[in-house]
Amino acid sequence: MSALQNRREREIVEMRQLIVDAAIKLFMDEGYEKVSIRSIAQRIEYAPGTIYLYFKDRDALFFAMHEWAFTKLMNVFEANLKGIKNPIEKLRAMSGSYINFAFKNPELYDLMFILKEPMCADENAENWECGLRVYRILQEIIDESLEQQLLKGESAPMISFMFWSSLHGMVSLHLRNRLRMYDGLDLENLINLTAETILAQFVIN
Amino acid sequence: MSALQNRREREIVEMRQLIVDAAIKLFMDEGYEKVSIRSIAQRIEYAPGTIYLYFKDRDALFFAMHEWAFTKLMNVFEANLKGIKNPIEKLRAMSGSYINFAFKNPELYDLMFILKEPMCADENAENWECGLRVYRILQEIIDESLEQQLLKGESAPMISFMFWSSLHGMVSLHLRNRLRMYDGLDLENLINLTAETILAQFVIN
DNA sequence: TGGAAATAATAAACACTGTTCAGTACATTT
DNA sequence: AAATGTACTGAACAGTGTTTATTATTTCCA
Repeated sequence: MSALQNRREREIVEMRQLIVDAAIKLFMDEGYEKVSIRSIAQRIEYAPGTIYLYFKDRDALFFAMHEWAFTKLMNVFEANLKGIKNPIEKLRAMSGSYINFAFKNPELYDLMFILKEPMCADENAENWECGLRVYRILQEIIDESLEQQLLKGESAPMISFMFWSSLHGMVSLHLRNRLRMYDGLDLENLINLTAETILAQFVIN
Repeated sequence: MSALQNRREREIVEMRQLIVDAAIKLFMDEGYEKVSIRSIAQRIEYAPGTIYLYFKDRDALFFAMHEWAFTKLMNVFEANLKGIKNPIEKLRAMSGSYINFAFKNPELYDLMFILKEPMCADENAENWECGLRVYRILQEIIDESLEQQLLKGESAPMISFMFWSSLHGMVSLHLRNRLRMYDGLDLENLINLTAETILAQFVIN
């Protein structure tokens, strides 16, 4: 490979990152509706067509944004789980981090778990490594808990699914404004308490 | 009120229903993306602008569609809970119906619990009676269960929240294609089993 | 019953959207 | 210096939600 090809390859990565960064900034600052190819292009001072030289379509760009968001959640987990030995405590820390992340970054949560766009990028039908990496952390903690007989149940995949789905259910109903019957309550607190209530039923004392 | 005003009032209701029916048919047959003001207008053979004489905007129309979907779910519940006396059995029947409804009518589920549009219709900020009605059924069953000491816990609202969120979490992750790690599995079955696993932990034998 | 007032419906326009593609202008190579 | 290759552009296409002046119809009242 020539030096030029090498440099060009770097430039492509940089350009893709420039686009993704601009899109995420727009997304977090102004919201989903304001993220258009034209608004992104304007922000990075390129013509709209240029974006299509680096991403197949809008969905592929959203997939890249969604990958970026996953690494951010990953960092939060790593920071908050560091040093915790007891797997049940790890589970608690993970729940709290997950819920807090969703409340602090509702748009990113949307991108990762609710929006259709990222999962329509067919070029990435296989490449869902980012989501799997986060999932694997959860499953390993559940595995550990089962091995040490700290948790009821047998199937680690099912228990992982259960905990994750519960958290996602509560968070996403809130983000989509479907919890009006709990208006006036501190929802982040309610969600944390409810998560703890579920966990408590599965913990072996 | 004059006879004309009376008739006109009926006509408005009928026209609104005509629009909502066309929109839902389009939505269920061709999917979310194909539901545009113009495509609805074409289906009912009116000009696009006419729709705005009956709905403030697109979101208000989606709210009406979302109300229609709720009455449909309501009917399913009434049919499937009829005759069941034991509140725990009622809970089981409700879970199964909810999950089955979501798998049979993914678009309607989207409308009711995932899409942003219906909850942006500010004219209906108060009017969320349809959602509340379904929620009340769940809460009454939980109340009953607690009174008869068939279920652990104290707070009926929290337990209702927990069960509902768990179901929604599992269903919506599936509908949004976020469960690729469970590819190959029968997801409706997995969700039913998981729901049963959660319930089992809270039932007092 | 005929003319005036009211109003339901329309078509066109506005400002957007994602996406494509012929053409330009610049960088690299020979 | 001329020829090649290509990153980028910007206009165009087909669509979107929404508004509004105009038309066509219906209702009302003299």
